[in-house]
Amino acid sequence: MPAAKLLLVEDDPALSELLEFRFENEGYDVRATADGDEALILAAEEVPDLIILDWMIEGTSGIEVCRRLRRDKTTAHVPIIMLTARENEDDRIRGLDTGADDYMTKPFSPRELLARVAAVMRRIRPALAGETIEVGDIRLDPVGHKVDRRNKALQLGPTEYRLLKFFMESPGRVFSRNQLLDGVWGTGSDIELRTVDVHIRRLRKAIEVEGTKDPIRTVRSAGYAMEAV
Amino acid sequence: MPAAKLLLVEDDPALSELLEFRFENEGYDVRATADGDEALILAAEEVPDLIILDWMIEGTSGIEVCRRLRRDKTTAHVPIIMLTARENEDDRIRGLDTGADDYMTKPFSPRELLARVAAVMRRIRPALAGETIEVGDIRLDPVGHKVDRRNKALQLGPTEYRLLKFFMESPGRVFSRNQLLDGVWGTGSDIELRTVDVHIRRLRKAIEVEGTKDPIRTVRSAGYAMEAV
DNA sequence: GGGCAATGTTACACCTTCACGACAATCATA
DNA sequence: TATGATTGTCGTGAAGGTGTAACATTGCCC
Repeated sequence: MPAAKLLLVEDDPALSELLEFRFENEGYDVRATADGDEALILAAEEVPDLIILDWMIEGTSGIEVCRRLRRDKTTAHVPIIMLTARENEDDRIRGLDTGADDYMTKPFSPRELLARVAAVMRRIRPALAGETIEVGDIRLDPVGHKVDRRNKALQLGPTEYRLLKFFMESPGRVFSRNQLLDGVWGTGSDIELRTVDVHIRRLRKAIEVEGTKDPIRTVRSAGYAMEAV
Repeated sequence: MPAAKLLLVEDDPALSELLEFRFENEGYDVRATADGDEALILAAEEVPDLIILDWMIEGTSGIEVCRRLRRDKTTAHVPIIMLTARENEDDRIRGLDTGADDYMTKPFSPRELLARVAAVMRRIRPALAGETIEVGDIRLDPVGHKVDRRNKALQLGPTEYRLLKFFMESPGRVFSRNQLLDGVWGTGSDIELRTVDVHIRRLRKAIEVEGTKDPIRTVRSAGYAMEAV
């Protein structure tokens, strides 16, 4: 099960360890580093779902890390929560200017940080927050890996499940085959474009229930989308 | 039910007594002391489930107590809520850096402290020590380390027991093999992923009772989950 | 309707994942 | 120390999932 990936950039070992523990306890997949340059490398290696970034860190400064993350296309969209020391208002202003989504001033309660992270997750990708998604008459429970339609349990293979989940996270949106390959199979997968068609077909068959319509729309020469039926 | 154990470290006798009363009233098992060194001894004697720690106490200072608790392996994981005087922001910074989980500034309402303690308890121990858990027809008594199904006592090995308990604390939830290793074997255990399969099989066999269905669901390429059958 | 490109469908060989049995090492206990 | 229970690892085979090509069908533009 793909847990939400967090990148924690904090150079106080005690705080870093505490937060890492708390977040892992909540089911997040956490990577931590104290160094700005290493943070950029980690973010490039495996794009996280959210970044928690301390402003005062060794190596490249927080503000610079933030700027570079925003410049790189693969990480430009990743939400950033920054941690600023005390009431340094200048930092906050520059931080938000640079592209941070939210900030917390030290000292903060870990509980509050957890809450904000959860809020961001719900906003960005509901499934990552463990919430069941509903599109039309189809319901997907990411925690239990279960899908049902009209209260009838569906049986999906792993790829079919991932594909359906990907669609349900952005209902109505059209995805090209390349976008689907990136999102479902992972960036850098070396797979024939047409293979997507086959999995679409398999998914369609798997979510077929007596008396329902096919929720997957083919958009000719563009890709596929899922509609609320 | 064997109550959750609280350690209260507070040197204002009036406040200490008030809190002790309130918490005992809520069913907690409270130990109180006004002295930092004694707190460390008490914590070592019997590891509490949560520590409420005033920052300004006699003997060893709050910050030092916190640090030592975190250093000792047996108490490193115990959540700490610290009580600080309103004005002293530096303390809060150092406190959270040192490893406290949460803080409350004096004066605070006892009701709010109770709420936070309850929240921490729910997070740390979903099946609070003593509460027998029931999932479907399986009943687990954590005090007596006993498990039965349809009133028939089951015989489990230690690992099978921990694994079952882990599942029963979050019924329906799918866990990856890595999550199971972390949760059941402990973080940093150096064990083959596939070993989990074997223990799943042993657990399945151990909880097999004539005329019942297997409550453990295999989720291909994701992990395992336990269902209420 | 003809021609063309895009998509639907099927079949199949290949690969991954999991259940199961066996076994040696370790631990607990008498 | 001896005995039995427990534990971690490996190999094997079966079940199921995956990617690809080949062929059928559909939609579109003229």
